[in-house]
Amino acid sequence: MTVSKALRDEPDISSATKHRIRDIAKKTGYVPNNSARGLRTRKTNQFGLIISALSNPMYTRTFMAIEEQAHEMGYEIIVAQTLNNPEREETCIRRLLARQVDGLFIRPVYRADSKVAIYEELRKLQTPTVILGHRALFCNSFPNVETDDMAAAKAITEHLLDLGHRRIACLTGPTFAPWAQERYEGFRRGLTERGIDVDDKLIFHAGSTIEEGAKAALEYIQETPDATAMVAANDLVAIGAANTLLEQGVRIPEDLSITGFGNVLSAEYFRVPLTTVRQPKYRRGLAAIDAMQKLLKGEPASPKRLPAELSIRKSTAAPSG
Amino acid sequence: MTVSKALRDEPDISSATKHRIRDIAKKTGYVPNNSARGLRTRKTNQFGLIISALSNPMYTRTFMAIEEQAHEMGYEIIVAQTLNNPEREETCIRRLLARQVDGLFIRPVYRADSKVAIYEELRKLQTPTVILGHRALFCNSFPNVETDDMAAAKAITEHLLDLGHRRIACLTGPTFAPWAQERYEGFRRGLTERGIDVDDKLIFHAGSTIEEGAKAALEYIQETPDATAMVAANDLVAIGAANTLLEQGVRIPEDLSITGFGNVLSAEYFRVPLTTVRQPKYRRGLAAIDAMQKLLKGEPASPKRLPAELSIRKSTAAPSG
DNA sequence: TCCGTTGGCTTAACCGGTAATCCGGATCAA
DNA sequence: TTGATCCGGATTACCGGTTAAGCCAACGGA
Repeated sequence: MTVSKALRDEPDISSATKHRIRDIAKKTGYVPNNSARGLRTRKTNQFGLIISALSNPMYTRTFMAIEEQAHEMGYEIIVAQTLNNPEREETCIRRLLARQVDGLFIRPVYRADSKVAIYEELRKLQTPTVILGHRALFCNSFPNVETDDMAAAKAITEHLLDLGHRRIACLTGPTFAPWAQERYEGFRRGLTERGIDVDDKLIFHAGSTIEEGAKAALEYIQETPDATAMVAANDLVAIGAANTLLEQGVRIPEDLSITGFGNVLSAEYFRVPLTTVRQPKYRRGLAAIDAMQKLLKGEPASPKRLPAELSIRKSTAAPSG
Repeated sequence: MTVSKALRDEPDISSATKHRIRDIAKKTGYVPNNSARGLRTRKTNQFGLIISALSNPMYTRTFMAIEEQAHEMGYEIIVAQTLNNPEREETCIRRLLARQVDGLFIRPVYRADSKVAIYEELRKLQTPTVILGHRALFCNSFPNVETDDMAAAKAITEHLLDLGHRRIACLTGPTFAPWAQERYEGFRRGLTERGIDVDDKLIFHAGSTIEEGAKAALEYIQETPDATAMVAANDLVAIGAANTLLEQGVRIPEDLSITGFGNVLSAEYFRVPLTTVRQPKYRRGLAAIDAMQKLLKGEPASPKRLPAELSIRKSTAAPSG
């Protein structure tokens, strides 16, 4: 009826009636029903956000940026956690699609497959989708927001080389995660460009959590290696490893320099403040919203790669030997 | 039509037809439209969750628990941040109400008022609402989930007294936050029950963030006090304060013992691992969901108070003097 | 044989908005 | 004066499910 138009400020209603209707609406506390509106307009003004876990500090600032911007745009955010489980990821996506979300932000569960059914479906349905993080084969048809992990990993390796380190250990991330691959590749290039070979004995498979970092550190110690520095896949791995090493009597940075990646809150305030890579986490969220707005307008959105910079703190120093 | 009934497994459809319909539904990828369903049934299977900020580590685990349980129940979570701004809190609540959420989890923006319009409205609308944290005057008609901050604060004070501390400083939280009031009261009782008077000169108004903790620590130093221990309103305040104090050359715990509250991730891995109070954050989320389920069934839900326990780490020791 | 009952499925109203159409009266140009 | 246009507002179809009512054939008991 007329009410609807008045409240939506359409041009074919006199301002007198608009005021009258608004007064009444305010008095009675009338709020339009979003289900009905969504049903009719096929727009829900809701975004879906899918991340691995809400407790992952790597993504909270990005999430925060997205929520704030969405709020401005009049959109609401529905969250879902994949817990890094591919099946759960699929059910999450399906459920959000059933909610008719207008767009999806997804931090994918990375795996080796070059095609994943649910992502194919998203592509066919033309659901506006922005990938948070790097694109893998199965999701490279969507725009994304990533940081230049390769360059940053290379820079942090060079930082260690500049300090005089030659034997540098590496705790790698999850095998199939592109960010982990890039960071390893940056590490490798940093070394080889200075004429240093990568020693497989100094490479340890860690993962992305504190626990995995701690486990890798134990393996490292048992090898009784001669490294003077260690590069970790991310801050959490670095924290887990460094914590274990400290408990074992290793002095940081005197005996061993260690670096993280990501600049999580805990890194700055860690037992030995961590040298790490500062990722523009909030800006990553803004860029993601930006891409989403383009998709909603039907325009193409290009992948975005953001630079990251070194944050040198106390966990790195020249080798003492 | 029949499809609807078949998929919902109603009794008056033969199992043969049900199977047939389900097969077709699966093949065509049919998903029922939630807007239409919500419109008809007046149930959206969505919960609203309102917190101060997504970056606040005090609530991520609780949030995680709520999301996981809601997922099991077939509910989705819509998040909104108040950024500790009362007006923004009101608009968030209103927007979620317009979305017809079936229930609301709110970490309130605490203030002195005994009545707040939007909470009165919630009460009148009978919207199932669970308060995350302590209840203030304006929201004491809703069930809530809180920790026994008073007892825990008293216990941590007694821990310091047992170590031999007599002059204990306190960095208090936000004035109107009941959790901060309880923690201060626990601190006070801990002292007075042992016959020690609270010295106002050792009380500093901090807040709840790292920055506020750092600022309070600077004020503390300028007073050139004689305290040998310091109790902070929460972990973030403790981290901010301790970090500043360490920079100023204060040794922890040799010169000053310091305690936090909450057991945030960063507390365990802090420069000097923090003695703190371990709050059952995940269980708090489970309890909140539990209360919500009762409200949805129309049963009354009682407020829940969870115990917390001390986690003694390296930031506290006997005074050296 | 006939009527009442029941199981299995179809039909149509309804939820609360939006979008398109319709309509009466005023305005305006010919 | 008359017909065309336009403006403000009313009317109505429609979105896609759920729900209640309706329908029909088969079956059973009297």
